Amino acid sequence: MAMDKTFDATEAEARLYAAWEEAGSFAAGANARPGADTFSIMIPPPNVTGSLHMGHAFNNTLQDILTRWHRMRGHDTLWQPGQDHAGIATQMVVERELAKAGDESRREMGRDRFLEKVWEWKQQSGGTIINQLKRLGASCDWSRNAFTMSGAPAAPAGEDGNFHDAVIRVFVEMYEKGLIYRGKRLVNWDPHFETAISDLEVENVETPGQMWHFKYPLADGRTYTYVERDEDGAVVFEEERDYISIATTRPETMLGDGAVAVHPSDERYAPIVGALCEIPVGPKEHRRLIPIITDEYPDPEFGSGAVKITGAHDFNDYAVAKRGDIPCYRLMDTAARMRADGASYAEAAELAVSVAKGDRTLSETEADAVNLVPDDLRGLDRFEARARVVEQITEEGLAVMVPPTDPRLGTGAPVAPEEGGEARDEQLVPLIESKPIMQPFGDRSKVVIEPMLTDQWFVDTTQIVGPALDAVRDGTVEILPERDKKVYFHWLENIEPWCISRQLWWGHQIPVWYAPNPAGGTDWHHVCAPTEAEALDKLRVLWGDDAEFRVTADEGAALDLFRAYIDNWTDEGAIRQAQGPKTIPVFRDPDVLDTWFSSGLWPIGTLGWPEDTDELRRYFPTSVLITGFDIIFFWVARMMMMQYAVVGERPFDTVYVHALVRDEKGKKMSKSLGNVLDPLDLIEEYGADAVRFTLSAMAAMGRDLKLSKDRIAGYRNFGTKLWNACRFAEMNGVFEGHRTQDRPPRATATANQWIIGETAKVREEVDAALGAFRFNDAANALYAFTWGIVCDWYVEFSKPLLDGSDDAIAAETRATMAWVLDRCLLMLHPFMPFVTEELWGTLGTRDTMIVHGDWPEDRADDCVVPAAEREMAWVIQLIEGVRSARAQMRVPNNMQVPLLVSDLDAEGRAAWEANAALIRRLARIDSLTETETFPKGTVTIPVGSATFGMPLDGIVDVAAEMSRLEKSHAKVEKEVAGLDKRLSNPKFVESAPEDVVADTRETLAARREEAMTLETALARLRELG
RNA sequence: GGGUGAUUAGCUCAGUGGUAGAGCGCUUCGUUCACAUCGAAGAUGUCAGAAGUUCGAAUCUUCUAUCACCCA
Repeated sequence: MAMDKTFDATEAEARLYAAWEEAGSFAAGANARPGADTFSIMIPPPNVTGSLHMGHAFNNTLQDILTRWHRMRGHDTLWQPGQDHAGIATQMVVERELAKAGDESRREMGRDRFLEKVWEWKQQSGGTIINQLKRLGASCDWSRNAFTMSGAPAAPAGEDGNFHDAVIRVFVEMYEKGLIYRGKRLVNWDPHFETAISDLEVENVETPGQMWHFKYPLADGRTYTYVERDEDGAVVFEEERDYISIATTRPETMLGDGAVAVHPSDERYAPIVGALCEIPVGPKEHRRLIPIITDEYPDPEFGSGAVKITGAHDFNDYAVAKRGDIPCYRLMDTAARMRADGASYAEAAELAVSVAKGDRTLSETEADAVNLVPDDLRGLDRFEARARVVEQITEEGLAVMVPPTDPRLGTGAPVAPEEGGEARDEQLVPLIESKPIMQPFGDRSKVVIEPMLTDQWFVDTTQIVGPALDAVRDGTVEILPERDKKVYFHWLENIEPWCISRQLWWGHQIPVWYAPNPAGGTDWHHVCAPTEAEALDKLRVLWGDDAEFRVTADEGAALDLFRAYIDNWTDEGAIRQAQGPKTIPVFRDPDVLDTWFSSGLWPIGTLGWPEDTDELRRYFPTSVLITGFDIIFFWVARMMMMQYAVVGERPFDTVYVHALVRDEKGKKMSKSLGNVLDPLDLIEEYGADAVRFTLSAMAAMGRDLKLSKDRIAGYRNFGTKLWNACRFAEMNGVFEGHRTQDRPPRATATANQWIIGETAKVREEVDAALGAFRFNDAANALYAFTWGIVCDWYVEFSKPLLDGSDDAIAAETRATMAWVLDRCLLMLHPFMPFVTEELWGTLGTRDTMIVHGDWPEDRADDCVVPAAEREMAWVIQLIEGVRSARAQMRVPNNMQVPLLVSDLDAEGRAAWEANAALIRRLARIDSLTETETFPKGTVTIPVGSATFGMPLDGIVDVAAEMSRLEKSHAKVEKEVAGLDKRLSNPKFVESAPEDVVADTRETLAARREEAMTLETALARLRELG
């Protein structure tokens, strides 16, 4: 049956993938030889809400190439797939679905029912990306598909697994080792989702903003002389001031200021350091006073050089506040509205002032309880509050005023009279600079992130960072490319505590239970345990065996229960003496763990830890992690820390960090730009093989790749080329009765010997490239070999051999071609799994599918025949010379021409004789005649020491031939001159390596010979001309 | 502001010290029996600029310019 002219990817891909799955081809250990090395690779788990984008396609193509390559080599291979539960994203998706369906909201239905809905959604839609990865050809062991929420308490049937237990166990163990603690720290707070989020989930975007300048009056009517000096110390400005000037982009946070800071070296403010100043907002009678302090943080060059310090709402300020022991006053609630809780502003302000004056101190909790939002601003949205604050300050005359022509006012400012503007009254306006500011946005919610002081759980990363750093420093773990090590080190060397709690419902609930403290006090006592029963046991130790606990839904319910019989629960005596049944309320921490905390356990969790499974012993530590640069610290570094902290072992040997896929203009693909290329669309249009090959051919280490459809089409054509080479072979009976051969056939024909050697050479090249993660080198080597050598030359060479009269040679050529094409298919399989599998199955008799084919091990040393290599190089040079001359002399394509030759040496003669048939066919030569002298109108073609000539008298244009030869001659002469110059430099001969010198000499000799031939030819033409 | 990287053919990019390559595009020619998703031939470069190290620099060093990304 004749093959089609092209490969029908659409039809074949699903069929072939199904066949692989049916046969269990991707199962862990499939195709492994006894005692083989193991190779394991963990998929970076895509979000369960995710769908395949170009980054996934790239990342997984690379993983699949390595996986298929190792599997074919007979290694015990595992590619472990799975998804992570993506707390915030999934919760968002499900909430949106509920809203769309007109269902109750999350809060209305409550935690348990909402989680049921999430699981329902997961079971219905959570497999999207799996099917998309299959479209790409990913050869994961899907039977082992993992999920970071598997085995969670509410998980429905079919969602069992070890992950929940693993996560909880790690939390408890780390807690018990003192690696996890609860504390109040500044975190990125998403006011829309009302949860802490990680740095990764924050996008800093430059947005047009404004900077207001306000006066903070000095307390008690104090004044000082404000002096500005130029570089030489000369006074350029001097005035008496009763205030300090502050610039801010967020006036609403002034309400929570704890101090004003200036740089210790800033002489302008030296006279007032230590003094108190007034926050110029809030009711006049309760103005708060705050101290002026020094800190290294303020930049004297920026703004006025003085910075207001709002520890509870800014990361830099928080650090200053910590250093200077400045209280942090939280101003907003979880939705970023101005707080409306607690005592009146009058009381709060009074308290704050006594703190500022040093009359009393506040604990963190006490400070947090103080609500310094003036009564009229309470409950307002933060942006509304901003407007009101600005308005109030300006009304009071405490905004810094400037002439309307001040350049800082921006483009809207009128032109000064001296610059051609109209003269006007000396009316001053508030200084409001318009300038771009970097603002943090939630990547999911798109609202402005608020730094917020909240109670959270933290991993004390400084305690576990050591081994993670050492492993990369000493080479136990390799990070490629080299430069990404710097990113890794930089982040880990400056590591911050890791906030692992999230105020979400979808996730692993923190295994901590709270109960009143029998010793009294305002804070709950907490215990950490894997289960509620064990937590209660621990509480029983504290409360006595007879204590009766009741686990309540939340903190509120616990308080209600407790207050029902104890008025003052912070008083130890009251607790101890309580009458009646001692029902102790207990509630579980409502928060869940950061998704990254569970993904941090991915390498061991997917292999069944904490059980001591066979897979864990076989595949851990894993071989390679392939991931994007954007999560080096968020995921790679955390896996390193956690694997060492939990099992004391590296998670992987090598981390290969790949770059970003961009659009053809180099822009990051983003939905808002509309430049997204959907890999599934591309697979539809060009086939998965073309998409994969494009990505691998462009995967130069550490470089972003700009993807264009033209490029993909080019590689689709490559698949067609391969297909048609096989089609040609098939039509010539090459695969009739063919069985896969391990060893190359014994070849006598030079062309056959040559191609066998070339095949072995490319095999070594591909293995070396893949071993070094140089995917582009491997792909390009295979492309150049398959198209440029096999199709362009070998297939052409084979034609006269197959058609010839020598049956033995024809048979040998068929065997060689079958072997070579098999090699192409095998080596291309990791890159283009579908078309190679299809061809493999179509041609010849096979013991296994190519997915389990034996990866070639041919060695160039065994296969290359140097004489054949030289001979074919000579043949190719001759053919190209003739073709080039013909084209330039405009010899009609279908015209057979005679060929003359002089100075043919023995080797050349042998080469001609052995390959006459194919030279004649490919160069369209009808005869070869040896001669001493070329007749008039002969075109000259130098090949080695011989000079070939095409007598084209009457056809040839002498002038054209002259210019053709002159051009070649000039080029050769230029080369000769360069080489000669080099060789005549004694220092070159002394210092360059021997082989380089020898090579140079050889090249020079050859070029000289060629130049002479050309000179002779030119001289002859001149005589005739 | 700090860090990292880039700048090579018209475009997109390879190229870790030995005198520059690929794909696409472009020009010319070609439907004969694998393939027009093809074949043959061809043109195109001060390797961003300057200085240095070296027998020799696209490659190493320094500076400059421009761009990109990450972090503040």
